[in-house]
Amino acid sequence: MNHTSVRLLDACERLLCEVDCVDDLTVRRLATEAGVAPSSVSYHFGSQERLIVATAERVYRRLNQERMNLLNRAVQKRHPEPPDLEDVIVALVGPSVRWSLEPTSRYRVLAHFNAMSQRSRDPEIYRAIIEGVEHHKAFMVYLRQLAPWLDDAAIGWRMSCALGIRSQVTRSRVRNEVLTGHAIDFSDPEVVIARIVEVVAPMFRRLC
Amino acid sequence: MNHTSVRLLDACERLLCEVDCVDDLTVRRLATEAGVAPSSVSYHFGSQERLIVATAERVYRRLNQERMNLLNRAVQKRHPEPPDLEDVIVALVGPSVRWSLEPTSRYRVLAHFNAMSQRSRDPEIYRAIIEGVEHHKAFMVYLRQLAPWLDDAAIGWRMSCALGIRSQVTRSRVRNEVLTGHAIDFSDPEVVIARIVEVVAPMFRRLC
DNA sequence: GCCGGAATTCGAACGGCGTCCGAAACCTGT
DNA sequence: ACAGGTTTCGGACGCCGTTCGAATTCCGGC
Repeated sequence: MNHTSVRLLDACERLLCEVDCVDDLTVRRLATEAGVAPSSVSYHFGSQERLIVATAERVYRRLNQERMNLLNRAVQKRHPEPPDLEDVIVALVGPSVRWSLEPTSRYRVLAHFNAMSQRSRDPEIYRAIIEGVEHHKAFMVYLRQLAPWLDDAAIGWRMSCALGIRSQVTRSRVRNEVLTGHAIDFSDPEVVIARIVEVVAPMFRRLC
Repeated sequence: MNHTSVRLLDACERLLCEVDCVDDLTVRRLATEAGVAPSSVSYHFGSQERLIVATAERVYRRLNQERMNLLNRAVQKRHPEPPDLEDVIVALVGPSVRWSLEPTSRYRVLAHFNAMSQRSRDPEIYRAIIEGVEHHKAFMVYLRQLAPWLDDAAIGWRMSCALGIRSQVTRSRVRNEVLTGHAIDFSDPEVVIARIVEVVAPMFRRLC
């Protein structure tokens, strides 16, 4: 990978964390930060948008790595028994929640990426990442063990629900605070994660 | 309200449903569609962004009206007993789900609005709508009756979760289809609503 | 060690964007 | 009929992402 490409990726990652609005990330500002010419963005990545996607992809890899580490640790803890349901849910939603509340994390890159993917002229650019659910399959294996009375569709649906709830806390913090009358501390990741487990875990428990 | 303002709101609502990306809605195209000068947008609304917000506000009023109608009907059905939990959940999430899957609805206006609110230079413009939860209070009254063992924070938190799940199906349909192995028909609103009720209703039922 | 073609870098230029601004047109109360 | 405020208009401005041709750098084969 080219020297200039790396400089651009690094500059893009840094700037995406600084700006409030992705429109404030102009190709000229990017070029200045990276110490290269503005046209280098188009030359190396095709467009500014693709550079941002490539940047987000790099960050996603780290986030998913953290998820997999937590999942593997949960599995080893109980092996050869199935892992604890709570640990699996924490591995799935925990990293996003913690990163989103950690000011020095690179989560803002992913937040901007998500916002962009929803209003792009060319959604194809985002498909690979948005629809990339390979590493979710690892979670499905264990969730199926834990709730064998659910079929695959029901497991996948409940995972979608868990991710939707996760998105709700990472995206709409103020709104959640208003709805709960400020009685829940949404700035504390462990509180939020515990609350998510509280509603998600029963989805995988047998009805009675 | 001014003649030109109304023409702009109508044109904006129409165009927002047509375009795939909100950047395709230019002030010049808007002006042409409305039959007025481009500068009218700034004159009457302050900026193009504020015009879109005003347009979305109008559509939101209709959506929330539909929600309230469904809620009132559910309440009258059982009055003076509390309404059915399922009916309350359907009133809360049903209209969004149905609109998002109905091609001739104005839901795309709200989809674009949500995408914009997440990447704006000036989030203040959106606060009134995003944080406007007054009509949610009406739902809380009945949910509290149905689950008196939950405190207000727990009720609000579960409503947030329900709305998060709702957003997941209106925003990430393809992703959900992949996660569930295409075994759930996410194009049928009644199927989706039933699935949401299936996971949300237990949140308000007593543990056992 | 150098030479020629490919890869890279650069700055200028282009078309399109949202907004601003001064002049014209249009109302409306006297 | 006219004066004053409101509305409408089109042109101008600054900024945007991208394109393009020229200049520079790189590198394998002689």
